[in-house]
Amino acid sequence: MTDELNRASAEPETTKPEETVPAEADVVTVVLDNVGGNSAPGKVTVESPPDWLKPMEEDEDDGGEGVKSSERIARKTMDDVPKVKRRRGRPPIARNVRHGLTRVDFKRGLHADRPKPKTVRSILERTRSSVMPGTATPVPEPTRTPEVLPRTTQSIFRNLTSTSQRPRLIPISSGGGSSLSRTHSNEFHSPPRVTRVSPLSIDTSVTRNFVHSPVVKVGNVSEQAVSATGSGKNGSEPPLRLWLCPSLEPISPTKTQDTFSDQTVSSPNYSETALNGTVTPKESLPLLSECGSCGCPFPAQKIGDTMCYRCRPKPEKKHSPPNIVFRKKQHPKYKKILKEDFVPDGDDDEDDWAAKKRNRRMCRQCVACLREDDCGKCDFCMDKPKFGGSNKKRQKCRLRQCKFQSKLHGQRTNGMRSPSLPRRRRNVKPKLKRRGRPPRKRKFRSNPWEDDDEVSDKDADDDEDDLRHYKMNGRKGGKRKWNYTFKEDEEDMFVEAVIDDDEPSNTEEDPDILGSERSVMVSNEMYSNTSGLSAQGLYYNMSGMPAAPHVLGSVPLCNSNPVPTGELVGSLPMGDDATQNGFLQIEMVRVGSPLSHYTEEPQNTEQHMPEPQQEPTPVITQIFSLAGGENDCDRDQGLMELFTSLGQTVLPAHWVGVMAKGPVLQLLQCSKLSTMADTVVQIEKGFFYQVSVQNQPLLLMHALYSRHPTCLETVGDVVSLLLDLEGLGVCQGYQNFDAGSPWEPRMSVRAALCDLLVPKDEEQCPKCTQPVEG
DNA sequence: GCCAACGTTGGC
DNA sequence: GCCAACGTTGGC
Repeated sequence: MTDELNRASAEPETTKPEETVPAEADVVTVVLDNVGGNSAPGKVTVESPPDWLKPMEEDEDDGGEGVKSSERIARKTMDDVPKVKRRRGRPPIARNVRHGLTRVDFKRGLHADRPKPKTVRSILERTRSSVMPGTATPVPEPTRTPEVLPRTTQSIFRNLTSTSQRPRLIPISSGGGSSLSRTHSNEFHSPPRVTRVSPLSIDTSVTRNFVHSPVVKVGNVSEQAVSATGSGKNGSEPPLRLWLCPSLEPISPTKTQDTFSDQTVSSPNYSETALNGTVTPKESLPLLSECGSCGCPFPAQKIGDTMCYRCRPKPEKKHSPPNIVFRKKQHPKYKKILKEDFVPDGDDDEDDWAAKKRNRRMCRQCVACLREDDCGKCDFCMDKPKFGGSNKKRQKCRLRQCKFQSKLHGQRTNGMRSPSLPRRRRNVKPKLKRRGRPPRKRKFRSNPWEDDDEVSDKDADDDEDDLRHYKMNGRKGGKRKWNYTFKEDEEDMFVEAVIDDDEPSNTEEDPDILGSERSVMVSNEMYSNTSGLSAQGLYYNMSGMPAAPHVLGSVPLCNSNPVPTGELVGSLPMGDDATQNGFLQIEMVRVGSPLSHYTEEPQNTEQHMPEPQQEPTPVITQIFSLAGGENDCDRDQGLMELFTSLGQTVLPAHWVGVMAKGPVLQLLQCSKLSTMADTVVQIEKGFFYQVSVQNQPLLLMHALYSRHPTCLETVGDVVSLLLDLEGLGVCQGYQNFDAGSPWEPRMSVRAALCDLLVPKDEEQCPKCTQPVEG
């Protein structure tokens, strides 16, 4: 980079290829040489150079006169130093930068490293000898010296000032025009102004070119400039610069010019600096017209674009949005910011980019990012050679995947979780790796659950978790994403529905978050009952949950019993969503077999997995829709009141009241252990009620009805009915031997008029005891 | 759209 | 040269 920078800086100056080439150190030396020796330059300079040099030369002259190299050097170095900072194009590698800086002895104003100077000198000498040996050009170069320095941005600024000086010089030089090359170089001096940007290099000639160069050049500018400078400093170079500069300037110039009155301000600065920094900016404007070293007064900026170039450059940067170049420069700023997080710096955009790229997947703050060690258990770890893997996946340990930035997380939480566990992909080629547990549960898969792919462990790592979490993700109506998590406790299994607004992974993954989220937990037992429910939504009362006020009445419905068995656990903060609709919508929640399915998941914690009790019957399968509809036209005042009352009452164990569309107040036995597990009491408008068992209506002729009022208008009536039900059981029907093959399971059948419910001590109703065939 | 596989790159 | 792991690609 340093080289590039140097080159870049040099470029503007490049008009004098060789001369410009010299780095600061070179410049210094050159200056000395010039001062001390070449009268020729002096001659030249006298006319053109003087103008040129005035700003710069003044110093130089001083140095020359004083001939105190140290002083000169110091001055130059001063100039140089600033220049050093300028960054253009791509910043040199940090190393280079360092070197550049290290080279400079700020105290003395000298470069520790002389290597370049030597080269520079040689170059300069060459140029002198070959081109205009004595020409003042060498002096201007000192200005160039800044080029060397460009390393730091600050230097850039300084350079700017210096550049301002240069500009003047340039014009003069051009006037001197002993050699075109010089003029260019002089022009380059103007670049000094430009120093920040390449534009400085631009000269009048440049201005001419402006038009075309802009876009293309922009891209090329920095780079080419570098190359150019590096390569040679021949007449060819000037064009490059011009070319380059134009690109930069063109935009600004034209644009800036118009607007520039403002910009002129900036330009003034240059002029000022040029003048020695003494000139006031605005005053400088007029002065600046002189700056036109290009030949035009600085004010000309407005008028004369030529002048403007110099001046323009700065303004352009500001104004010209279009130019990429500007952006580049600015990038550094951004870089800095970014770098804070990432890499120190000293690098170019590219470096930054690389760094960014590299860090794209890490927030560096989350637990995962902070984790240093691989778990050695996840699939990615297993894939690693160090863990005996084949290195096909080549991914970071699951536990180290950033929770926020990682693709894995981002993709789908599912991915995350499952990942750790090999995908259940069915036919996935069994990779050796999978120590994990083979996917079993397929059988269950037959269930609707199957589709829900996403099952995953919450955090595989957490061995702590006693609970196993199985999650499912689902999207509802495109709105919110619900994540269903099955938690298995030693005793209970729960289904947790989490509303995932959009935070894909986060919620899922962070248990904490989950905790905070509004969630509804329901024991699977609860579901067992639901079989009787119609598929439609239900307004479900969960104990502990404040029922949606509007719907339910502001009374928190409780099942009364603080959940004896814990069937329902409503940990529902009724947050936003819930509140909005008044109810949580739980849709398509099916419980039962799923547990088994998910058992797979527990990746690492497998051992923990207590065999999920296989339930003879798929426990759950229901669709609960807490709410949904807000208003419910369906709502019936009386039912609602009853519903509310029920919520405040202690119902027989595990009975829960639910409001469903219809409106229908449903009473469910949530305990699968209850003989009434499959029984549902539905109370409709007018409090007429009906009992259904396993989705079949209890015939009105059933004795149960006779024992209770036709309408269940009060809580007492309801409770009475429920208690009565608790004394009953479901008729087991009779075995149908008709069916054929011996190996087929014998199916129980009910008589057409089966009572469905029979006293607990009886297995069958009379009708099933003596079934009437046909 | 997801995922396995792998080329590639930065860091050491 | 090795390792880690990011980003991309093709298959499904």
